Amino acid sequence: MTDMTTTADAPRSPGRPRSTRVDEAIVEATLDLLAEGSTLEALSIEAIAARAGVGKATIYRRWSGKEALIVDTLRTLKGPPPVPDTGNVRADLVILLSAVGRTPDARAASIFPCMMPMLQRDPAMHRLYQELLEPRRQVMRDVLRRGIERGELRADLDIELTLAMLTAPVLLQRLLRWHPKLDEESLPERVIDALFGGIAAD
Amino acid sequence: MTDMTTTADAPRSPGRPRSTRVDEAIVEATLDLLAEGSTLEALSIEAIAARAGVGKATIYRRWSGKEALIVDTLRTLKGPPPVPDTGNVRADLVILLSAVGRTPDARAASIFPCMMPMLQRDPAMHRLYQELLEPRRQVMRDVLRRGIERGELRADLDIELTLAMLTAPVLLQRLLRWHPKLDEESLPERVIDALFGGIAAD
Amino acid sequence: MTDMTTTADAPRSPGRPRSTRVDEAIVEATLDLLAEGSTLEALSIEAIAARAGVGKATIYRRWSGKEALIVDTLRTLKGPPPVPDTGNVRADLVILLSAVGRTPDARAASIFPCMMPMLQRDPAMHRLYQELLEPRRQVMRDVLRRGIERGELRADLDIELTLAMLTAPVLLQRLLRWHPKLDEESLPERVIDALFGGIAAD
Amino acid sequence: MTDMTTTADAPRSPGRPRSTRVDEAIVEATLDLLAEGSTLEALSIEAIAARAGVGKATIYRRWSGKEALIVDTLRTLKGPPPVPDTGNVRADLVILLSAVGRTPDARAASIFPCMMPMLQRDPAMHRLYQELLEPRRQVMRDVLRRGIERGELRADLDIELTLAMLTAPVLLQRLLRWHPKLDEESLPERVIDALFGGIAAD
DNA sequence: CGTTAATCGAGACGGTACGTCCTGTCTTCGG
DNA sequence: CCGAAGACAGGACGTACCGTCTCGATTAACG
Repeated sequence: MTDMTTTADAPRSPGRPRSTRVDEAIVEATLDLLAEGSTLEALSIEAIAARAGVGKATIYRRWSGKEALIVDTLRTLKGPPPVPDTGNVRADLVILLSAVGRTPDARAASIFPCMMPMLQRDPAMHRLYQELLEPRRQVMRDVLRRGIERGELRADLDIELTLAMLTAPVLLQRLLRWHPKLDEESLPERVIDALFGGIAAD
Repeated sequence: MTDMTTTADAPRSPGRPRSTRVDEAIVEATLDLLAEGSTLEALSIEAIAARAGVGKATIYRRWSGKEALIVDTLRTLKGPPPVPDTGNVRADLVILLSAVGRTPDARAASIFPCMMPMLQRDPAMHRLYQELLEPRRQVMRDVLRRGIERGELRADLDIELTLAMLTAPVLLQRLLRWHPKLDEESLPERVIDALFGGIAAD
Repeated sequence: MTDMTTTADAPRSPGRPRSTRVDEAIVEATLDLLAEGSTLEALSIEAIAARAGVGKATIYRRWSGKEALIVDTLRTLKGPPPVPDTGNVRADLVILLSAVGRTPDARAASIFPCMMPMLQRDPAMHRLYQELLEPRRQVMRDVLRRGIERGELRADLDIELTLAMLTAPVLLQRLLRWHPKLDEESLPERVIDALFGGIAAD
Repeated sequence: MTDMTTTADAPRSPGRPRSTRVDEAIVEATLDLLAEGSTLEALSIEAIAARAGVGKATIYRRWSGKEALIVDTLRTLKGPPPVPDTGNVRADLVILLSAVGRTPDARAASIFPCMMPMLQRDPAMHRLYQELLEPRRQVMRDVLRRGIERGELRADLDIELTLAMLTAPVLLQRLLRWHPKLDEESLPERVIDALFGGIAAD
């Protein structure tokens, strides 16, 4: 939750505490409805409340609106990123790229595209989304850095650019079947090889 | 327009013909509102009608709904793709990539992200979008093919993969400022060089 | 094309005209619900809309809120006041007082008390209510005046005071069964006689 | 209060006793809000609780709802009725009628109209209200009876009818400014004289 | 003197209704 | 037949209260 009272020192706010079961019920209901094929437009707070067996006010008490709820739902779903360290850059990257645009809970797959319109408009949303991505980027940076240290990659490799070039095609393909002729499954390996065919040292 | 009666050969239906000025006014109003920062959710038919000085029914007579109107607006804006032939692959690709995610009318920039949710859900929308992209992809394929013929690129180059790897990072960066540390302007050149540093023939 | 030739003889506003059937349905639904025993508090716009088979907006388009709707409903029910002229003051007054606090439609009986809280607070409501009463008061003034002219009543009779003294006990008794020991039916005659026993000219 | 633990004989229930300060604070808050112009509809338990600095449950522990609270508040305010005995009917009645529709605490003036809707619907409420009025009626009956004994009034005077005819106009005028042309202040005397001009013996 | 039990403020909870806004359809009139 | 205007049924919005329910913290009298 965005502003839950988690600070241990706090003397505990007065009044009845918020129910964590309710939190879960709301997020579950949201995912269910998304999975049933609603657009973000069609996904109504009213429907979520009904499905979760919860009053609307209980939702608005926790989130400022549909957008915030979606982002938080996503954060809940995105567990910690995989942290591969096979000793081989290629293998590590394959693992990471295979996780791009995916969540443990399959119902959440369709959330990403729904977020894009709001990412563009709402700076706060954009910040939240970056927060969500940053840990994953950091893992990939570490993998690349280790590759450089081991001499598998050029020392002058532009890490940020590499991140973008590896991730972007896989993500777009997964989310939108962007390029009709590309096979989604084999894409990570092919992207890596295409790029590293030229970047790999010696 | 989806079903405009402009073709001269048609037997010409009786009654007052549809005004093309109205068509333009509606598209213009749509773009204005998008430019003013509305989400697709917030962008209402009612607002478009009011802004265009047009009755709601006049819009529904032309398009089936918000989505159809958006797609058509986009089609109107996307002029023909640039067809560069400088004799040099790199120069040609820089021109093409610079046009990725861009339209003659700057107001339309924010339409792409708005479309993504519907691309994912609505197969018809997806097909329309692919139609829109295909001509641009074809141009890029031709550029690459010429590069191969001229010996600038390897003969065994995977053209479709290359398309995706060049286009995806630029598009995501333009639409969503996906990667905070990448400069949007220089990105096309850097993407090309990173990829071709390894792909270019000897 | 955009501007219409204004101020023609036609008072007719543009667009689809409001349906009178809808007006009736709303008033009917309101009366039904009141008759079913709802307090004004409990009488919800939402329930009225549902009962009338009408959208809430359709109600708000016509009335500013519950209060205005109630007053208008009342106005609809209160037909024109009886205009008795039997040639005898007492007989005329009995007729008028028998109509006090009553409506052609029995369902409306409970509206009066519901209005009192708002009459006191809202000046606009108060004005509306006085408008509603004024025609009835005028009729009674005329009756009294004719009584004076015919010599049945003193020439120095305070007409306004007489109005109040005749009407108030009957109204309160009808609406609230104010005085448990008074018979509602015979009250008009007794009130008149009590007052006129002292006021009638010798 | 409906069930306060103030009676000394009671076996005294265990646990913390209810605070009388809280009772007062709640009634005070209620009067304040009524005085500030809230309708009974608008007068919310939540607002009363907030104003009184009290939890909502603390109110519901004492009263079953808004209505019960209002009635109890009224009972608190209505002190004992004046018991005049000047030796003159007219003077006694002027004193009594001047007190009609009035309370020691001016803020309570607006409660009467608020009660009317519930008087009509809820028999229990109606009974409570009659209990509240009865002592005042009894005082007026005594006054009238003494007037008859002293020969100031006819022996065959209908006491109940006289009560109603004197009280009703003054009450309606005070609560609702029923009759716009009547002066509220002089009304008691004029009502008495109009009625007694005809009723007084010889 | 600590236990016990009902109190207190606070505020979360499932609901209902509010009054607004938009959707997609429909009438009306005038061009 | 087109087009502007706008009414219509329906449904979601986000807010405000309802009456009930936890919470931790008081606050007596009883043991």
